[in-house]
Amino acid sequence: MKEKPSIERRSGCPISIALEILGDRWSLLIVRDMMFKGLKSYNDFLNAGEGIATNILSDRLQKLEWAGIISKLSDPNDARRFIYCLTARGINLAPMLVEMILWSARNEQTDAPPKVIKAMTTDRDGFVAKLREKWQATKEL
Amino acid sequence: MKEKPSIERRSGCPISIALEILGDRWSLLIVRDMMFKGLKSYNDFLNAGEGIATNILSDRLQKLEWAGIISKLSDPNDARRFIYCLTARGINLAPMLVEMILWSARNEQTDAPPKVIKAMTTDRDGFVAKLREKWQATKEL
DNA sequence: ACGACTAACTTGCCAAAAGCAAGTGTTCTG
DNA sequence: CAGAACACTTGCTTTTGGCAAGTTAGTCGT
Repeated sequence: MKEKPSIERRSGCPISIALEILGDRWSLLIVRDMMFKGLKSYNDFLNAGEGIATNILSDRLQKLEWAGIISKLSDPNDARRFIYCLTARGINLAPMLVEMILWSARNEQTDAPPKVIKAMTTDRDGFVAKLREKWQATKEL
Repeated sequence: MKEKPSIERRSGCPISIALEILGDRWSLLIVRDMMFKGLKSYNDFLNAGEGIATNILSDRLQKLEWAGIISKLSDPNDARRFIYCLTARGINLAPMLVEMILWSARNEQTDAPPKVIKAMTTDRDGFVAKLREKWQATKEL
């Protein structure tokens, strides 16, 4: 899988389109790892806890790159490594992820710290703004 | 597939949990059809445009029911039919779906009406409140 | 400069899920 | 009562996912 295949969409519905890009059990976990945990490299994602398989990780990173959600550049300090970063499109997913977290925290038993949930609930926009600032900061290294 | 299997979670992360319930290409489309289009029956969903296969639809409806996102009751006017409704948990997905729509509309080419996008952007909470009201209204029939 | 090691992948093989067409049982309609 | 509608199942093929092992390029220690 070297060339980006042009994808045919089943409909123009925005939800359908988002699901075609992100609708699987792994893609958004990678985005989460980058957005909330600041992870940046292949092995970081591999060891992030949920146990993604190495071929699936490879596949999802490539698809996320094709979708313009992440970018890949080689580490200037170690030519073996690549650094994966969220693009503007990627960080734009923050409000959606925050709503996803809030839904889960309200409706399921999660291990999300109540403090964080409260911060998200009482000042959602501020929380998203902070994520954006953090992203801006680490982007400029 | 008659009995609800107890699911083992890969982690307690709220995003991971949400993805285990809703992370596929179809489940949220069904929720969308109910929330935005007011669809209620099996054939409605089958003919909703994206072309879900009948066995997949059956499977997803059952899983959404198990997850407490929708409820299923038989139509008093026609014993062949069932009426599928969003539960409180289901309608709580509204903010997430709205953010998903906004992300897609900003980042991809969709056929979402600009008017609706603008309404969602300028008064997101009001938009969600209206969806909730609509849900309350149709629930009491 | 050589061997061990690490990072990021591939490949191969088997299992699970998706997709399609056809069939089933119950209920309604004429 | 015949035929159609509705909500599914079943069977089969194709696609995707998951695990282990292998590969290639680059680095580190001595």
